[in-house]
Amino acid sequence: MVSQAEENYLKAVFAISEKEGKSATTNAIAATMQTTAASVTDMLKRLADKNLIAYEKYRGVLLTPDGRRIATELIRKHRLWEVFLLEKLGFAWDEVHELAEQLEHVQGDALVDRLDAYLGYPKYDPHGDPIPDAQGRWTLRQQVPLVTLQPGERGTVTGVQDHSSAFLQYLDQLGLGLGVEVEMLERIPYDQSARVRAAGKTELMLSEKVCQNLFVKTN
Amino acid sequence: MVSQAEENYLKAVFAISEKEGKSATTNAIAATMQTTAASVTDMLKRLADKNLIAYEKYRGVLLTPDGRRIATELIRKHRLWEVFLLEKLGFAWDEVHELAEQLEHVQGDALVDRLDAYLGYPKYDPHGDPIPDAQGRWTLRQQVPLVTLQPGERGTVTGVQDHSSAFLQYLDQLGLGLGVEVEMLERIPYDQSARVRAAGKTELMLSEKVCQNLFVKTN
DNA sequence: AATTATTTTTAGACTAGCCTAAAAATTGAT
DNA sequence: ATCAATTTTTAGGCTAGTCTAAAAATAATT
Ligand SMILES: [Mn+2]
Ligand SMILES: [Mn+2]
Ligand SMILES: [Mn+2]
Ligand SMILES: [Mn+2]
Repeated sequence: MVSQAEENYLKAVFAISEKEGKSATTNAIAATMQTTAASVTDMLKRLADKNLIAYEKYRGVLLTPDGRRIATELIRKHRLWEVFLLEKLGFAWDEVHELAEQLEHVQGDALVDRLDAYLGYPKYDPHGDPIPDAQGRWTLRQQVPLVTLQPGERGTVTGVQDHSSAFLQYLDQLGLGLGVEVEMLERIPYDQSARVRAAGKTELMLSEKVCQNLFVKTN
Repeated sequence: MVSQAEENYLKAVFAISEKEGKSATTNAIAATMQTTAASVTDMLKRLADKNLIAYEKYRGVLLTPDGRRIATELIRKHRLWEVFLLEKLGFAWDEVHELAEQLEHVQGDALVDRLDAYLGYPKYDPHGDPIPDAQGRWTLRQQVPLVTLQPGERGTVTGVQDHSSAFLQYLDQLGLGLGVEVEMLERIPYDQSARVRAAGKTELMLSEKVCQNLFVKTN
């Protein structure tokens, strides 16, 4: 049995370490979980006892195969529920994450698989993040931050780096959602902001911060 | 804040006391929750401190208005999720309860109301139990145990008393689901079993136990 | 290399929720 | 009314998970 708290820690370790294959530090986990380093050390011992992480004092941690499987299933559930909340219940993309944080802990293999089928086996969640399949396989995507596009280059919005409500609502306001075509028109050297054409017509001024947090697939 | 454990206790008190308006005893709650009387007493003190129950030592408990509201919302969520699992995900009526026990604890007013709308504001759950509306109002139904029907009388199956998998699966096997028309043909004095016509054609022999656990609305 | 700064772990304490065993209160039976 | 049976509460202890403060280990600087 794995508790909800344990699941959340595994997810945090996955998010931190799986990016680069490097181990997750106590402080990094504490920051992600919004808790203290002492609480993290406590939990790391428990997770190591259960063989869900490889832990050496002062050396950070990595997931074991079991730990990685649990984290992957949790992410799968989280993102499927996000799709459900958006597609079926009509929530906005900035409202689904908090609810999915709760729904991801509901246990039941049949539930996940039936939900997956009901949603049509989606490969990406409302933020463009990939959804692992029932075997834990990921469908990764070629995407780059908008900031890397040269003037004249075009792309399609495929995801966000920042998942905050503030950012997502601002994108809504700008008319920038997943699937929208964008063309880089000009980079302003003074502040690294960008002039961009969206959906073939609207012309927008985007700050460097926005351009760093928006992923596009180049056409 | 009300924990999941507290919510479950309130639901148990509701189930026991709201039936007759009489107070729920420590032992009755312990039996429902499958725990010890000592644990119940512990929790009753906490719930009384939060003004969710009226508790006098050795005298049993009743819900306060706040407690009743929380219990009602929990039942509403539970039964709406059961409808979702059956109608949308295709689970059988004997599979939905366990999952709903988990889903009922997901917090979010908007979630419940959107789910309700998505399901078309159902008034009854897959077992025929009433679903309170957003204002906590119940749509009660005239129904009696099948055992009370006299030979020649007809009715429509509207619910079950026993929610166990064993009973529900047996009903499936007999072709007795919600909405099926039944006619009492004969009561056997020897063992109180009954000969019943189902859906206008099939003739069934039902034990007294089955007849007590099946609710019908007389036509 | 020695010292300082940072990170991590340990020590000790707290709450929620559960348990068993014993004591107290209530109910039922003579 | 008294005694016995039952129900309920209390007492004490356990685990999971959290915290703060202090100690220990590691990393960075001089
Ligand atoms: Mn999310
Ligand atoms: Mn997401
Ligand atoms: Mn149920
Ligand atoms: Mn039900």
